[in-house]
Amino acid sequence: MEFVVPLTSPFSLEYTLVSGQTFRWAKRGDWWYGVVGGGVVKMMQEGDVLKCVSSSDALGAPWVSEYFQLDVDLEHVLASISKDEPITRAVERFYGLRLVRQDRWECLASFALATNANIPRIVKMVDNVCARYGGAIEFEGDVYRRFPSPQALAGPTVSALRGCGLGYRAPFLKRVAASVARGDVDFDAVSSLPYEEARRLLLRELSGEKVLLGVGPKVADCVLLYSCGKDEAFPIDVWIARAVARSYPWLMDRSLRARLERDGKVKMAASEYAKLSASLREYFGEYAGYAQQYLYMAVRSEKSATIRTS
DNA sequence: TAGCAGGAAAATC
DNA sequence: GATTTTCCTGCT
Repeated sequence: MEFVVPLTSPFSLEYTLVSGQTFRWAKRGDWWYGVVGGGVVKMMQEGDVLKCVSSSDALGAPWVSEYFQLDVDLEHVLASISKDEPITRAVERFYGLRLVRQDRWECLASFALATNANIPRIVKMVDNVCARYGGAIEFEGDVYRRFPSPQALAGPTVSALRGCGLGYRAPFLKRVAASVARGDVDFDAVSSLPYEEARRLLLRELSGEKVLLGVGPKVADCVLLYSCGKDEAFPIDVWIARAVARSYPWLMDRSLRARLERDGKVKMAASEYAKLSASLREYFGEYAGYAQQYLYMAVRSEKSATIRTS
């Protein structure tokens, strides 16, 4: 179906889709193609209008609005996180970037593959998994593959999954898929609980048993932020850690900062991650996750600018 | 709790 | 081309 979505609040499709939240969108020509919501949708932004073509009626304007969180008053959010110069600059530069609300299972599975990988690599792994285990769907004469169900990924052997180029992540994905397929992960509870409890539930700290192998604090924060509506979640990856060390040194423990400067790496103990994450949430407030996303874009673009000029 | 390995592709030299 | 790095977690 073909439709347009009028934009009544600031939105940048481009910034949102290149900000590393999602792995199943690709730009061809002027259009962004996404395999999302059980189908395929392509869209193009023209000023304050989003032109869309989708494979089914289910992928209509209400779906788009929910996925891109178009009802969120972004100006209010951005005003609330603009606490200082560095974040204000990032907000001005990437104005219109929004957090998406993606499928919870897909988000969990995708980020379980994200350890020790960069974004192009993650995209490739996810593509391989979808190509092999995802259902086919036709759109404008091309065949796309949906993200596989938990059952579809719980079934194959670890070595079969390894064939998708997952490496040591293959058993993680299988275990996570099996947990979700069994119904061990109560996504609705995670979504409805406050951040701290939701995080504990996802990490299975309550039962004391690690069910979701491959899901640590960083991945949990990504899932909470990108799919469970926890806007205060602040995933800390290596880039964000560097940005924080430089722009917000007072929020980071001296010892962690020293290690970061010396090694350029962030091997954070769970307790260190928790502490840093808590101070960032306290500093940026209830929309800390938006601050994280804007800072991430800023530090990444800085990096690519350096590459071009050196 | 601290240290370390992990598979493979991208980034960097 | 070789080497280093990579949106980290689990195990010892």
